Amino acid sequence: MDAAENRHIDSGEKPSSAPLYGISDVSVTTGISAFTIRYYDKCGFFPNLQRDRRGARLFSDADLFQLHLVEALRKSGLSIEGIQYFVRLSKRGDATKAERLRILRAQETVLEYQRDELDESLKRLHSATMDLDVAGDSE
Amino acid sequence: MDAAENRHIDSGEKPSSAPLYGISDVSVTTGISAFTIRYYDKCGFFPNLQRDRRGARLFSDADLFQLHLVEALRKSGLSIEGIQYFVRLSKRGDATKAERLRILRAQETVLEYQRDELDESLKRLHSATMDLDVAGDSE
DNA sequence: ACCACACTTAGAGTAACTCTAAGTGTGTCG
DNA sequence: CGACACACTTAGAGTTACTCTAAGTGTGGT
Repeated sequence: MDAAENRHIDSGEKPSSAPLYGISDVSVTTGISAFTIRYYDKCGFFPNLQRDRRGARLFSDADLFQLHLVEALRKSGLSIEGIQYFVRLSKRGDATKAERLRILRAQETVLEYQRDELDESLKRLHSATMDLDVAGDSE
Repeated sequence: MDAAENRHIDSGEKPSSAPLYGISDVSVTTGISAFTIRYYDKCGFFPNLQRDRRGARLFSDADLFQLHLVEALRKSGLSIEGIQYFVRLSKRGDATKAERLRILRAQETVLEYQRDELDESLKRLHSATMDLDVAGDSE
C-alpha cells in the first residue's frame, strides 16, 4: 500500500552530505505508520522538513531524531497539544531551554513510573498464566 | 465526586467470611476510575459481581483479581472485544484452559516487548535531556 | 421527612489515530 | 509520446476506549 515509495530519493540527489529518507523508509525503520507520520507533520512536529519537487517529504537525520523524541513523549502520555507547545519552545531557541528541560525531565519520570506499572502487570499476567497452567495439569 | 460512596458496606454486612468492596474503594485502591470500572462491568468483565439492595456493585477479592487481569490485558494492547472473548472462554470452564493459556502467554510476550520499547524511549528521552542540559551549560 | 449522595441508563464528547476518497503529479516502460 | 503505477495532497468519516453529563431513582443517616 505504502511500500517502496521513494526508491529514487537516495539514488542521485546529493550522495555527498546529508542523507534524506522518504516517508515509507521512515515508516519501516521506526515502525510508525505513514498515516501517523503525516499526521504528526500536520501537527507541526517537523518545522524544517524538506520536500522534493513532487512535494514528497524528505526526512533528515535531525527529523528522524525529532520523530523518535515525539514518540517517546507520546509514550509518556504527553498530549499532541503538549508536544506542540514543546516544539514551539524549541523554535524560540536557547531562552526556552530551562522550560524544555523541565518538560523532558517530568516525562522521563512518567516513563519510569509506567515502566514499573508495566512490570507489575507483567508479573500479574505471569502469575495468572501460572495459575491456569498448574490448574490445567490434571487434564 | 465519586469518593466515600460506600462507607457502610464493610461495616455490618457479613464481617465473617468474604470481604466485599464498594466501587469507590476499588477505584481508589486500583487507580482505575469508577467510570471505567462501570464501563468494564457493562462489557461483561465481572460475570459474578454481586449487588447490595440498592443495586450498588459489591466487589469480591476474585472480582478484584479479575480487574487487575483486565488491566494487564488492556495494557498489553488486547482490545475490549478480545477480553470479552477471554471472559467467555473462562465461563465455559476447563475445556478452554489451553486456549486461555495461549492468549495469556501471547499477551505476556507483548508486554515484554512493550517494556523493552519503553526502556528504549526512556533512554532516548534521557539522552535528549542530557543534550539540552549540556548545551545549556554555557548560559 | 429530608437531604446528601451513589446508583442507574442513555447518550454526547474527546484524543489520537486510522483510513478512504477524489484528485494531482512524476518517473518509467514500451 | 502515452499509458501506467504509485505516492502525494486535502478533507473528512470512522474507530477505540474511555470520560463525562444529564436526568431520574433509591437508601441511609439526622
